[in-house]
Amino acid sequence: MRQAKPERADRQLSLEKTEAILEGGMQEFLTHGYAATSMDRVAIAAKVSKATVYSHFQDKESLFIALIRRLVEQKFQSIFGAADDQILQTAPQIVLRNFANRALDMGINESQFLNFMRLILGESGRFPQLARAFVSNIEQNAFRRLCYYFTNCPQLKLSDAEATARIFVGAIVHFMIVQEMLHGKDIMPMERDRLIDGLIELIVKERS
Amino acid sequence: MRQAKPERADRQLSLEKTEAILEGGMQEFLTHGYAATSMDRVAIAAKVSKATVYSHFQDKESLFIALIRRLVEQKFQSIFGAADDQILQTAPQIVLRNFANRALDMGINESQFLNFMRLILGESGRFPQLARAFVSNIEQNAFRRLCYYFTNCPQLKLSDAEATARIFVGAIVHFMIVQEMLHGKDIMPMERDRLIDGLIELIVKERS
DNA sequence: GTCTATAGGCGGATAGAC
DNA sequence: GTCTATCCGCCTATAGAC
Repeated sequence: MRQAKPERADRQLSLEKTEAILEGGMQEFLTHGYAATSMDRVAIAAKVSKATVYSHFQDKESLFIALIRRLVEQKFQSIFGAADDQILQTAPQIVLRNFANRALDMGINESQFLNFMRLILGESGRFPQLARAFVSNIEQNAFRRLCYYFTNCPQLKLSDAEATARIFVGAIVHFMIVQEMLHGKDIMPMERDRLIDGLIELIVKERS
Repeated sequence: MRQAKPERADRQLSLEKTEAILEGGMQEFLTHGYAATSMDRVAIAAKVSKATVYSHFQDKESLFIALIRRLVEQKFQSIFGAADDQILQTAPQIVLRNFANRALDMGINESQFLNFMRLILGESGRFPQLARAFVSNIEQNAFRRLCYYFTNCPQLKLSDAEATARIFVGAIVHFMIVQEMLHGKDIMPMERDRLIDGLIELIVKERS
């Protein structure tokens, strides 16, 4: 007798196989997208038989959802760096530059992260719940961190910390999207430091 | 005797049919993505037979590329509004607010534009040439317009007009992506005017 | 629990009639 | 030029052996 929605069945299935399937599925889905990924290739990548895949996951969609949720909640959750208690004692220019550089490094060095964002964006129409999970766990994470900083940093007297945080995150993420994901660096090149300097100059400025 | 790459063959094919195929293909590809779209459904949407589709376009990939190029170069090229000769005589607050509102209206009202961006972003790994076409014709368009404005507007003394233009466009487009494409407005709601006011305040400010 | 083998359908692409 | 009919491979999912 099975549960209505057995992501793993109630009888014991090998956790190693479950792990291998999630790992193999991740490779395939991140590389080829949802529709173009076949369960045959997932099974091969996971080094199990296709029937084993279907004994661990109800169907292709369930596997995809489980896998993306894991990436959202674990693997890519900490993109924007860990909290730093010393943060309010550091010059805003340094704090903001570090924040921007950590985010941009992620997009450039972890090539899987670009594919991950591509997948979330591309499937956000058919899998809105995964898009929302991405927003809750990743975008909102960065946003809250910056909001906290902008609200509590004494030197910055911003009239709207939340709007400023959106602008900062948006400028950074959009730069990554255009330059890296959409291959815009060949067409409209710009040093990342110019963007970051521009942002810092707009935000950290003597008020009249 | 046919050309090596006959997007349309050298003998006369009905232009009405070509148009119908492009239109039907657009509906299908924008709704379901590249891999999940079948040529059967394209033919049905275009109200022609599948063989006719293949007489006008070499294969699925050729149809997709022709179709996206057309959207990039025609349908969605003028998102960021037409040029305005009076622009330098208008207060920057008004100019920038209009620019931002036009872009955000496009993402909200023209529901096909969101699907179009989803498709470009999602397929930017497998079709980098289409991603570059998007950047050249749409992103760069908005960027240049703003660069021109920031460079020539007398009231704004920006130390780096290009970086500022990137920040402005990035904040707007990223807001649209998170709120609308990724359904973030349910999770982290924010009035668009707060974002726009924040941007204007950062950019149009008395310098010390 | 995991495998091999297979069912059953839909996919892209084409042959040949008109 | 456009159609109907069809080829054939790959797809998701499952049955049944071990």
